[in-house]
Amino acid sequence: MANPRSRTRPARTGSGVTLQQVAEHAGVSLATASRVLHGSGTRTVGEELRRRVESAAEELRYISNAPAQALARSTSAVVGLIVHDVADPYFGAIAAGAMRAAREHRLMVMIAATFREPGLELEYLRGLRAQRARAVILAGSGTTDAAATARLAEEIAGFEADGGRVVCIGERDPELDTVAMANHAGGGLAVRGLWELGHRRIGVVSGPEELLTVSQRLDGARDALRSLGARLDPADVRTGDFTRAGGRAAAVRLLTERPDLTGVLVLNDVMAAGALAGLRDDLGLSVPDRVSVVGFDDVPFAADLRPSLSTVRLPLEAAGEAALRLLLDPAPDTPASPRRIPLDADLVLRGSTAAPPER
Amino acid sequence: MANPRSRTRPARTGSGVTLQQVAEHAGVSLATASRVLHGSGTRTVGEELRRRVESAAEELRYISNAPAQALARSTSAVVGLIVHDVADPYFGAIAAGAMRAAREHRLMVMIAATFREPGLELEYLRGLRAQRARAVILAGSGTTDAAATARLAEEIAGFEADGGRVVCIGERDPELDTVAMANHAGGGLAVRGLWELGHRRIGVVSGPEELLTVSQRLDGARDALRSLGARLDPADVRTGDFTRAGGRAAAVRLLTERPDLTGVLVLNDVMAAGALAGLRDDLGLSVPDRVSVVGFDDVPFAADLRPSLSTVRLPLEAAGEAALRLLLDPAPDTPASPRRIPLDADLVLRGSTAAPPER
DNA sequence: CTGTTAGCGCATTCAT
DNA sequence: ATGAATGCGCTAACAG
Repeated sequence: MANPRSRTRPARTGSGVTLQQVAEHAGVSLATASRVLHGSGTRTVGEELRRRVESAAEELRYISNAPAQALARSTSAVVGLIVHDVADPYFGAIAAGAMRAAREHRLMVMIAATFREPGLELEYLRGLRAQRARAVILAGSGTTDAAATARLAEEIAGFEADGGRVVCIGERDPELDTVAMANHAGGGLAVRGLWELGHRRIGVVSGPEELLTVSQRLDGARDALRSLGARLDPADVRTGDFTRAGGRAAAVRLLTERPDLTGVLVLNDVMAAGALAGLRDDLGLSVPDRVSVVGFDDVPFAADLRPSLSTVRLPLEAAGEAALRLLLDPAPDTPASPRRIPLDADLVLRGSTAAPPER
Repeated sequence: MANPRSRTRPARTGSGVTLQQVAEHAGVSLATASRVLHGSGTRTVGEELRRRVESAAEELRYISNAPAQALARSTSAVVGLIVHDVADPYFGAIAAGAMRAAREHRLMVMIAATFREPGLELEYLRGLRAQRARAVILAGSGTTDAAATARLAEEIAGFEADGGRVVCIGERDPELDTVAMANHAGGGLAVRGLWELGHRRIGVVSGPEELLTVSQRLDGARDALRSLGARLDPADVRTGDFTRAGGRAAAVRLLTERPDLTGVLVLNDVMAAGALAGLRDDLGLSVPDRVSVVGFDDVPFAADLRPSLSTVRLPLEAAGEAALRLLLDPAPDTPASPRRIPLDADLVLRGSTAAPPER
């Protein structure tokens, strides 16, 4: 594995060395060198030449030129991953899963963060098209903005027409391959969990209404409540940004204006962390004695909050992996029906939930 | 598969449209089309032609071919970012900062996670070289493994010889441009903070010894103690993985074997979260009444732990931004001295620290 | 099994 | 200001 430091010779650094040079150095043709170094499958090169090429490449410190390869074979080894925010643990987990799978397939991942700026998703998708990414994972939630959605759909169609593959994490467009997160079911699980603990006055701290993820989770909660013979009063729902600060503010408003609530479902864990802080520090309400709180996602730090956060667990890393696998799997030669990988949600009850206070 | 020319009609979708086609559609030469669409600086194209090319591109839904451009101009618009783990909030924050800056410069970010597997860093650096990334940010900590370090240095040298730029986040190699994190100083700040609160028996929950980041932080703590007239007994230090579980196990061992300790410095927040859990759940030791705990990094969830975590704050996002800026800044035509951007650390005292218990 | 040849899509001199 | 001609490094037929 060590390298024979036989320096002081012609060939300088591994710099700008081309396949052509490797071929010459090995005394073979360009084609042969290409076959042994990048040969796809058919290893039809004699033992002797193969060896010569390999050592020549090693000696010259040859490094293949991916852009050139991409140009020649019109397909690259890079996949794109578009998220809202890498610093958000939800996306961090998804990215980790996708990257782990990417590594197995020796793919490079080009990542783009929209920082929740609408329009940036489209821009990055174009950028990824320009890079000739082989596929793209749309990890962020879809939107109810029809115009934006239409433009994005058009861009996606173009990308697919070019042979690019696209998969979404979370329902977004029924036409697209998607790794379906149990958002609706999860919302229901949370509500039922609270209900079973005895809660009858349940409220929701929601995220931006235009996010599909949000509306799915909210609908799940609403439907569950209805099936339980109750209903979700719009006044028992408060909206905030999908951030810690947003969760804190919304939770404080909710409990201030609807003090009879005993159970609160917060639509994601990051917001829940803020909600816990707000209830405790701003309102002095004890969780879970006075109010029970259920989060959503089960990000890594959820169990470390105090009280530890009861939450709806989503298999985030698995989602990332599944998405990447979907990207590579059986070629879509069967453009028949878009594929869909449904992932389950579980309710994890921890310290932030308990029976409602006596009254 | 793909059929060149002899297309019956002007290509339909935005698919496979080439600059050549745009040029023809606009009735100009390839060169002119290139100048208006990708023209770097010199905008020497007549108003009329410019307009024609632009609308042709728009009409045909032209999307430039980055690999082809990279090949032709032998430089790309992608920068690489190598981290240990994207799901770790420390790297998440750095990545967010880098990506924000990348966006400003219209750069695409290719990200790679080594998942702390030694050797993978080298492999990914090669991959990034193959992609002809314009620059690479090495965000993970360096190692004391001399062999690995040497091989990496060689690879870096090759990359730079090819015109690639490299910057490290955290000291690693004095020859390289680096965004210096105040690891040593931070370790000192933490110890002094504890000392000032009255602690005289201070221990450390450390990370893998081979990580430079770890040894720097540890040295900082050790030096501060010494300057305070005390010393860090090796027996007061326990090592664990740079993970929550690692922190928990190490903290439990430390306090079990050294029960007289009243203050503990945990070398990163993720480990600290585990330490807090271990002290509380495994040993039943109250923080901060019985033991004070100080973490390192100040990741987003640090303030949400209970007790909220006192920690050494590092400007993570700023580091990511600084690294990316360093990559682009004044060309290194002055290979004189590698540049170094020092970033400060602050001690943030929260709920996990207090005066030591009376005795 | 190995060498020849013709592009892939675009940036760039070099003329005009 | 604009066009024609070259070549970037590599893959993929297509011969031998």
